Amino acid sequence: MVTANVAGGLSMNKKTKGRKKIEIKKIQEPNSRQVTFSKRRAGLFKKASELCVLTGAQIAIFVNSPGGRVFAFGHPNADLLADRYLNENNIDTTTTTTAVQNYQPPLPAMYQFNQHYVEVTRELEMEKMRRELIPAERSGGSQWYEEAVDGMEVEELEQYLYSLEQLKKKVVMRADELMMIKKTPTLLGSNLFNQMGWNNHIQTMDIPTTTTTTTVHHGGFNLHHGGEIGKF
Amino acid sequence: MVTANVAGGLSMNKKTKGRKKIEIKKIQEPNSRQVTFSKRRAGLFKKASELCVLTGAQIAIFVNSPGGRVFAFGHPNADLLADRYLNENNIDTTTTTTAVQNYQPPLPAMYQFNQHYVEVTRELEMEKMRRELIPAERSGGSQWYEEAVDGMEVEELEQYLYSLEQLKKKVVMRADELMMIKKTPTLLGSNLFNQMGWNNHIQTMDIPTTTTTTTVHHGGFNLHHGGEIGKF
DNA sequence: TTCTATACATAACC
DNA sequence: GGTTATGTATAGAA
Repeated sequence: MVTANVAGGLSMNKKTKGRKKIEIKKIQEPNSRQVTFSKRRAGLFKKASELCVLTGAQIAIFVNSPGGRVFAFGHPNADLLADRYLNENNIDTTTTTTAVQNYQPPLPAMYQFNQHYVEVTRELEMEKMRRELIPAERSGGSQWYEEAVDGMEVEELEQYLYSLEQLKKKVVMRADELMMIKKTPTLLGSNLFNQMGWNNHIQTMDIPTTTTTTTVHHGGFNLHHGGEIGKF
Repeated sequence: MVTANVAGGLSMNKKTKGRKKIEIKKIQEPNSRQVTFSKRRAGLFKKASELCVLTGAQIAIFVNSPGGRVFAFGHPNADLLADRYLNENNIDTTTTTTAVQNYQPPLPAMYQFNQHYVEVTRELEMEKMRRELIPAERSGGSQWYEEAVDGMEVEELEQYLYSLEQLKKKVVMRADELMMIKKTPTLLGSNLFNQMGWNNHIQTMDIPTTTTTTTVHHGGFNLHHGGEIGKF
């Protein structure tokens, strides 16, 4: 056997052991986890890009890395959306330094995703409870679900109402605030970011086929712009 | 050459020609475009799933198919988010059939994504204009951008203000509506969906490793539930 | 980062 | 939706 591996090593022909099959479970070693994250995130975005181009699909991807950084892919324009949502509080550069204590950065969509998170968590718990409470008929498809929903309906709506009320207050407050001061101070370490668990660092990517990709460093943010507009 | 291909065909050994290299550009033939979309979307979601598990990343993906359907992947809980956002108007099953003409389904986050779309479109146009107006210094990184932003700041903020005002009205209207009637009629063909360009069909997917995936058919929607809760 | 060998995704065909 | 041959992503090492 000319190409046989040396015990514990490699034959002269093979320079590496090549790719090995891995189990899909959390990588414990932090360093290789980070490496895998980087490589696979790039791969994921590439796949998304290809899917967009090949089929004309529109895709938005938001990734929260284990290290706490935020990456976004978007076609046609998630980068701009992310820019808008995550950097609105960065736009100001001129006047008014009214330090707003509970300043709410204008991240409506993402903020709401987070707003609803707590609510949704509760809902998932309810879902699980329902599944356990209703053992049979599951194979029937939607029956168990509709019945359960029917039972929880009022409660859920009330929860939603509450959330909406909270949101309404937030939005109204923010809108009024904006209307009154018209300017907001630059607050990179905004409490909302921390509250959301999103760090002050986002990296967005757009498919490179439509426009030249430009990298913008802006106040600690790292943005890649590119791509053209279509319907989200 | 034992395995040589017959002219225009295949050798006895090879049953297909196998995968061929393709150019990454829009597939013109509608049928194969649809097939490619299905396969690659599945692949994309699988990759995302693996990335989540391997690295503990949190991912949300929204895909708008060329056929107009909406698919969503989420870990830990974008499926539930999508469920909440896209099916809220489906929950009702009991009373009040007050046909609200301009009924607004409770899709705050996605709705806002769309709300901002028009605004963002304008902004991209501005971005492009800026790039053309400021030829040099681009290699300097952020300089051109910050200057440009500085120039557009007031205008942008005003645009944002307008959008926020619109949103505020929408949210307040919706909240009041909910508080008053507490129930809303089931409107699958909701005008907001059309307005958003999202069809009344969403398919969500979660990583299958955490919970058993359950498929739920609910009023024309097709939802897959699974996955556990973490921080979005 | 870059390099290989290999595992995996998938284009073309049923 | 299944099969096969091949293109591509990537694990492990440097």
